Amino acid sequence: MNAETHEIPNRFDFAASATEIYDSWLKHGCFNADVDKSKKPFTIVIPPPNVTGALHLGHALNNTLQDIQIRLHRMQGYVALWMPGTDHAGIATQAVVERRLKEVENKTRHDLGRDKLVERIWEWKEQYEKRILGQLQRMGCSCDWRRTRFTLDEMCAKAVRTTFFDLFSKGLIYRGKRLVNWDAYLQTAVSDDEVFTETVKGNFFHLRYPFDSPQPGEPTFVTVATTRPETMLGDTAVAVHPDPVAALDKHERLLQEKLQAATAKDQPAIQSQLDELAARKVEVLPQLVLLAQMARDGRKLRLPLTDREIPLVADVWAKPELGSGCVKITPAHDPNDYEVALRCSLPMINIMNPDGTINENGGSFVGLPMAKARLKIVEALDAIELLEKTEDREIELKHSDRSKTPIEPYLADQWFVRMEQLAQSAMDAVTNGDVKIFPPRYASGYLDWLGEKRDWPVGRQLWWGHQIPIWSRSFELPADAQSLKFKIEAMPELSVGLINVSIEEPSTVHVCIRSEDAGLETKLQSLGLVRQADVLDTWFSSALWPHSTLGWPEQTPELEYFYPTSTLITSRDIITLWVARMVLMGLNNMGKVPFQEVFIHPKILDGYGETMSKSKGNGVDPLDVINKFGPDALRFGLTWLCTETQDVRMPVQFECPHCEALVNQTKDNRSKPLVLCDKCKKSFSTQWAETESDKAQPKAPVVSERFEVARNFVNKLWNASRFVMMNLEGFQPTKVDFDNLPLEDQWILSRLATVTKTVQSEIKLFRYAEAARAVYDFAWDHFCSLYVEMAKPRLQDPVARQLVQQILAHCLDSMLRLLHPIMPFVTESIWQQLARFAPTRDLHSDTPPSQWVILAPWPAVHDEHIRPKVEKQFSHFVDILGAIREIRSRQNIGPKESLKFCVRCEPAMKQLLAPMATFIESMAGATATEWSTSPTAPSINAHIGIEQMDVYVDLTQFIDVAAEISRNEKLLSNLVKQIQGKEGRLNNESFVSRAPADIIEKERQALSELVSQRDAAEQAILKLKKL
RNA sequence: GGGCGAAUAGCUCAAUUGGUUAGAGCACCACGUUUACACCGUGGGGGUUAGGGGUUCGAGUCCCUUUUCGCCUACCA
Repeated sequence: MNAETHEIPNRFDFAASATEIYDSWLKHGCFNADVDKSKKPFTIVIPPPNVTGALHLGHALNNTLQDIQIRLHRMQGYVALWMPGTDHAGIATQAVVERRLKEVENKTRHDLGRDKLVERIWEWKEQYEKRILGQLQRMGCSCDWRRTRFTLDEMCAKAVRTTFFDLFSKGLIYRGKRLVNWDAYLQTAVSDDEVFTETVKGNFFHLRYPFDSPQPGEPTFVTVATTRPETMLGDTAVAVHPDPVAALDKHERLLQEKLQAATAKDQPAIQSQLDELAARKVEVLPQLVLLAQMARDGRKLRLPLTDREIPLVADVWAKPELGSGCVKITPAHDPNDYEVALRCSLPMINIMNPDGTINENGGSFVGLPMAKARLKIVEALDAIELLEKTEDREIELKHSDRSKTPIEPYLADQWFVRMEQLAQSAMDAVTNGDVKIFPPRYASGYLDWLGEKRDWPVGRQLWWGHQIPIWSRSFELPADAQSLKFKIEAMPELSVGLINVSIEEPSTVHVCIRSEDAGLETKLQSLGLVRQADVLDTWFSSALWPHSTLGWPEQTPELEYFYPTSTLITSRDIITLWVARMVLMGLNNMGKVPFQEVFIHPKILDGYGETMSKSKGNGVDPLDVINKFGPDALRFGLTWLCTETQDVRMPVQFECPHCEALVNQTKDNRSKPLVLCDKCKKSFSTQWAETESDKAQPKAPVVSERFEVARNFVNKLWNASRFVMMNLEGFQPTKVDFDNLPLEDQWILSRLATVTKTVQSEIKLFRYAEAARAVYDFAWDHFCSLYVEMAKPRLQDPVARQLVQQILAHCLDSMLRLLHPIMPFVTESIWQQLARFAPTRDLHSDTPPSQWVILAPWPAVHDEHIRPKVEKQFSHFVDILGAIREIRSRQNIGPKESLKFCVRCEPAMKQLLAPMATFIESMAGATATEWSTSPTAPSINAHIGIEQMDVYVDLTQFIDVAAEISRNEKLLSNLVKQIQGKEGRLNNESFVSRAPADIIEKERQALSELVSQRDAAEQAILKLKKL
């Protein structure tokens, strides 16, 4: 044993060494990726985390998977660039900072003003960016930090300006009055993607609108229903279907068809709809026909609570099969009504201020918040008997994802990007395979979303973001706008492509400036042009990420070399928001797709299948896991769980700060400020602790015991390495003759070659869990449990020692490389120590290995080492071992007692396995007395039937007859069951005639093997019963 | 309403194109400190693959259907 190795502790002290290792990598520039045309590039851009807050476990998974690819490819000789950075995350970040401002200082953004608020947000950004990058580094992420970008930094700003200018010049940017999802709390429009729907309890109000001057025989009023009565202040019409007879008939036909196709279970529901329809034809239809005629005659209604006259219009949006068949039209606050207004040339009346109160168009209700106005209006209508009835109803209500407040549909000026061509290009890229999505099923969502080709609203009424680079001026007369346009077109800046101009009908001039230019801006201002206040949607800048981070629009060498990037690894919820937009922007700006492959990884859910989030209290900070289990365990644990087919459930625990017991997190305790430890009965605080007394309790980290497997594996690897190093004294690199190695050496090299092949191919196919499993099984079962155990006696043998040292060192060396991408710290730590004991140890090369495992070449796959025959033979040995151990255990024979056994087998098998007797001795405590075709079995024995062999363990001194009988009986019943199955199959005429020959042959052989084992077991039982 | 996915041991997950007795880890039981590791070793118990049909010589795997759950998506006044 080597004295030096006594210094190696029996645990990997990650807390002490991880930072040191990481810093060395940094210091030696191991993460740096520089253009080198003699090598191939491999590039990943990080999905830039939002600077809204710290990273959670989902980020840890996302970034671990990226780092694995980067480290693997770096070892395989690519110039592996991992581009890091963060996202300014527009609304999300401004909302967080504004909320804090309100909480801490009770101020709004208007109290501070634009510049001051933006300053505050920058402070927040600095703080969280630092924290986020720190988290990534503690996870071991090997990003090229020299290149760290931020979506709001100057390089990105330049890309944004250039892109915006280009789209503007191509006529793909326009401003229009559109309905937007208005977040009255944040006072900004949010995109459809930032909206979620929630079912809330509400009411369904039936209102009566009287006709101005009804003729005899005509109805005096129409009834309309709504869940939002306050919008009536903005009504500009009531609609009825132009041809209710035809519409109802059509509806009936559709229902009939549906009835035909429906299952028996669904039919009654459809039938009752048909019955209702029939009744409606009698009761409501005549009235609707009359109303349609009145609409054509241009009859007017009097809008209650206002003195406005509104028309009854005929439009197909009104469905005769629903409600009263009439519908109120509020174009400025409902997307469908807006369409109706466009079709029928109706005025659009906005009744809301940006802060969500009723504006001057609301008559006596002015100044009231929408919700209050609703109550007042219902009251007022009821008072004049125009409220027909009120029903309770559940309503699907849109909410802003950022402020969690209800959305008000609202008509506003918005900037849009025309998506027709851009979307098509991004669809084509996936359809034609330029971008491949894994797993492939996610491609359909991508294509469906793009297929709608909805124009992209890119303006946000925020202060945090890239301000839209457009200066505008509106005129009364179109002619004035035209003359300003001519003036601008005559400017020299336009002819050299620094500015461009467009007209928004009827009389607004927009000028776009290509890049930051104070002089030019002053010049425009002197022409009366004013800059747009809005900033761009945060996804506008992240859409440029793959090329903007590489220097675009400059034609940098990096851009040329690293673009298109290789792989994008992200989560499924931003396939449309981010992935699709990167593809179309990449195609627009670069003419090439931004990446060749996209891998969508699973989501991490808590033990109840719910998504993790800080606001629920079930979130996990990767640093908590790292502190408890270490960075390698975090990474391996996540990799181990990253299967392709489904999301991962991860039960979460509090770690008691008093006794370190893990206390299950439940739906109940996860929202409490204090939790009692099950074990030590002391209480600890959680993220919710606010009062002084609660905060006085120590806070519990939130972790998951799912990481124990991985932590144990790290320890196993550490100790196996420790064992190898302890036994490397006197190590000399040794040339080996592969074809004449002992069976066990051939076997482990065959396993090693196989696992190397598996790991690299699985990682490249994004089958991370399979890769982790393959290398885990190899290291634990094959290397530790078998090979190392077999090495123990050989190391004592001066003749065998040198060879086994060489194989051990080689296997350890390879294992460290194989595991490095997943577990970088522990492998690097061992690598450094191994160098002291075995400076050169590669079986295939005399040159010393690299100083760092991170820079070591990936192990070559030696196909010639893969020997299925050897692995098969070796499995006989493992079978014998297992069988003897089982008997030992069943017979309750202590480990110190030595057993004897003999084996019946053919000479070839004997030749092969007899040398393994030493190992059976050392690993099962049993000595072979004979290997022959007809051995003399001990008088009292336990028989083990194995393929092509019979093993008889001498039990003369140990027999526990009852135990042995029960072992045999269990074996027998198992065998009988299998034999019945096989016989049944082989006696089945159609199986024999239809199944492939090789399957039948396999079954026959298996059957005869089973039968002979059954006979042996039966005889053994008979014999035992006589004792 | 539409679409996608999932349901396998107490728990978390596997299982190539359909082909022996459905596998791991954790947890559980028994035994055990033996030249690395108790974060360990050896052995064991534990499954009607959600229910019901079908195709097939053969189904966890393919088809139909029911149930439950998750995600995306939609205009029901």
